[in-house]
Amino acid sequence: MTTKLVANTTIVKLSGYLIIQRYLKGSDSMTAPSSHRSMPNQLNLARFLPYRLSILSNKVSGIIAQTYKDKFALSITEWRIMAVLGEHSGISADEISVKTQIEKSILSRAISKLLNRHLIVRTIAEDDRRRSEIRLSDTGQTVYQEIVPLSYAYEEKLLSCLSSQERHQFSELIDRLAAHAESMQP
Amino acid sequence: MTTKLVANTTIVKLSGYLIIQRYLKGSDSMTAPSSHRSMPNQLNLARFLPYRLSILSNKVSGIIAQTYKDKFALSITEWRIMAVLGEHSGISADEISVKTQIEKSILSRAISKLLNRHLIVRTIAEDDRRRSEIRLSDTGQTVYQEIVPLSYAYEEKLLSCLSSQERHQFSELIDRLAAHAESMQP
DNA sequence: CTAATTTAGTTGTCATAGCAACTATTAACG
DNA sequence: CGTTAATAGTTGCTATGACAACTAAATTAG
Repeated sequence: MTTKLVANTTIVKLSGYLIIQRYLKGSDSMTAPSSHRSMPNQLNLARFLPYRLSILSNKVSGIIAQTYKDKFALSITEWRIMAVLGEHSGISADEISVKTQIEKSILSRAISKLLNRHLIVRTIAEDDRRRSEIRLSDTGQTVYQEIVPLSYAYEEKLLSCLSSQERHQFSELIDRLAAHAESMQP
Repeated sequence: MTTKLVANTTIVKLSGYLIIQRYLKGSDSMTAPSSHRSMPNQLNLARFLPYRLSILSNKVSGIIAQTYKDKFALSITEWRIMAVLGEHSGISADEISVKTQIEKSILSRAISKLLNRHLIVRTIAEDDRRRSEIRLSDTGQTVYQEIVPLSYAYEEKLLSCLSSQERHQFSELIDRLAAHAESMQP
């Protein structure tokens, strides 16, 4: 499948592509993205942006999740649902799905749980009996009101390693990337 | 549980904390982080950084995942394992776990799958018979060599909406935040 | 040199995510 | 109008992730 050419070079044929590979680690290349110092036919995972983004996001979410979980036994998904309900009382499951990007089946089950715990209340919409209108219960409101400052405090602490200008920059770059990634989807 | 004080103010006692809440939406506050325009006792989920980070990361990972999955039936986890093996041939499961942040039980099962598909090869370490030494098989190498340019191309396309300077800025901020988040963990 | 501790990796269990199939209600069309 | 299509939400199935308990090998200590 691979053919040795010279000391440090090999040709690989794959799905119609001919790929010439250099095996000498550290040899630089014209085709490598400038942000990566390694050779183009080897991936530097630790510098691969999607990977780093995922690691950071998991770490950040994980730390908050711990707070929600320890104190209120809420999962991130459950908290997010309550968070949008705190802003938009009386919206439907479908609207929550749009706002939170939570898939509707996951949403449906999470809502069931929150209903069982009486943290939210659900009524059927008058005008369209398929839709439901969901709001925080009194207990839900109270929990919400306690979590909000915790969340802000956490965000604040996390961002404390950035200057005000850097925060804005970071925030803007995230928005731009998110919009661009959105446009790249099938 | 809550006591109405004046028109738009309420006191809530929760877990020993006394919280004075303002219910008028849009009223500003001294304690709200500058990056949020909403009041401090309501959370603007769409502007909450951990949330946006998670959305972005999921979107980005999801798009790549599709490529890996369609063409090679590899999950992100499986691809990450192969990615580190492409860089560090012959390392142990434990070392992979450190490098990829994948939990060892998940790793163990993912490795089993990759072994079944003959994408990787495992031998027992001579000097320590608990450890195993894992490397890409010939097939694995070939798959790896085909995925690497795809991954770079994707990263490049994703980042094409940022200037070179912005990329570096973004990259640096991610590193800083990741390090800081790390230090915040229990 | 044996007993206790640490380390590498596997397996069991449970919760959650993602996808597709399904029900019920409403809207659209001919 | 009555049939068909679209929408809101639920449920089933499977894969994956997190956590703890477990096995086997190696290291440490008495």
